[in-house]
Amino acid sequence: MLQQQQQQPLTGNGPSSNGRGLGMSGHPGMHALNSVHQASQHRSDGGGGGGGGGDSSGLEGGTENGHETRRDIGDILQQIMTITDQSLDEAQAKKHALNCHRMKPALFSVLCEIKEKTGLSMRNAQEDEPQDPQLVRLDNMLLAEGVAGPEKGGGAAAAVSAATSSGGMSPDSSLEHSDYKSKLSQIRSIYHTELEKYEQACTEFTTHVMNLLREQSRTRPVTPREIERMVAIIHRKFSSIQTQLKQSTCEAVMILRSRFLDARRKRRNFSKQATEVLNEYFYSHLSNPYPSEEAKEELAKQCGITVSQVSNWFGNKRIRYKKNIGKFQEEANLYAMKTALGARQGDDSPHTPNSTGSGSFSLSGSADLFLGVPPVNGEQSTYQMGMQANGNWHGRNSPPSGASPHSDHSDNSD
DNA sequence: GACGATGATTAGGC
DNA sequence: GCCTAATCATCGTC
Repeated sequence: MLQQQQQQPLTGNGPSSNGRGLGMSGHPGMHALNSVHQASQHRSDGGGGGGGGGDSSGLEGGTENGHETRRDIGDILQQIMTITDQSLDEAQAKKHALNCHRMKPALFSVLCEIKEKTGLSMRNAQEDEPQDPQLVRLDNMLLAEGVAGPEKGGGAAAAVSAATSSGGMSPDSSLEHSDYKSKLSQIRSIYHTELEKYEQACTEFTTHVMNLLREQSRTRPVTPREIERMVAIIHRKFSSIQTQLKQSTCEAVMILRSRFLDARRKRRNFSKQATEVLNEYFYSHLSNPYPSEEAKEELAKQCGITVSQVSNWFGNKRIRYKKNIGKFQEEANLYAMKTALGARQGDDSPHTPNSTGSGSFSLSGSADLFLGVPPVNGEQSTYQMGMQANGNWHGRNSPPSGASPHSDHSDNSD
């Protein structure tokens, strides 16, 4: 591509040996060339002339006639066009002569102008493209994940907090957090190293090309705008490579994240003590096992789990209890006796949630527990189990949100 | 590995 | 937003 452009000014107008250089009068640029001639005349008049080779002697007169002028320009163009057909030494000498020609700057600027008008203007419209939306998305994601931008643990912290707030995080999963963070840090490190490499390579290559173009600008028209355009092309190419890097990084982060979230999904049984606390509350409020928000918080605190885990537990417990009351009978008895014993001793069980300060709930009354004591004959009464015959819990056809356990006790009295 | 227990998730109802 | 019910997925025991 570069080569093509390098050759374009010399060969683009047709074979240099067929004399078409003179035929350029039909070319739109010839009007410009004529004006150049006039400009050069102006300059030579003011500059005192002289210094020109024999070729330019005819121009000294300046105002004599346009015919001679045209022939002079034609000669120069002819020389330029045939320069490639000559031997290296000849061409070198001719090049030097042309470079020293007093019309060279004017001719050069006109060639630049022609090139600008014919070539670049057509391409510019296509090149002004907006920023790639995909790249924007990737950038945003990398920023959100804490891979790009300043390192402050954003992504990792976000993922961890998201996981924690959803209620699945146990204290011993901190190992997973650090693992996640260290892996994310690795990804970040690799990403930045590669990005730096790309940027360095891009800068080096851009500098190289710019130097090359500047060098060539002595022998062919290379406008600053063309150099800019070339730099933009290089940047676009490198940008596409960077996009690939960003895409790969995003994929790596997504995989890491999904693994982390999968790990979070892993079920861990609650501690024995936690289950005891939850069961005690459940069986002591068997007529209305719907802990209020405060009660849930208190239970969560005591069990070392989250409120949503408490909710899940009670949800599961209610369903499973209702589905198979017989199976839970023994468990109910156990907790009934346990709590009844504690109540009789007037002493709070170590596992019993108390109501100190928060006023959340109390197990001082064991009325519900006795509802759970099975009949001697082994049959069970849904009423006794705290449930109505229709399968709903006693006094709770439609569970109100935020029902207080305290109100349970008023229900229990019946 | 089979199986029951159990915590988490999801859909649908209110 | 909380609930039930069904289901999934894992744990623990045999």
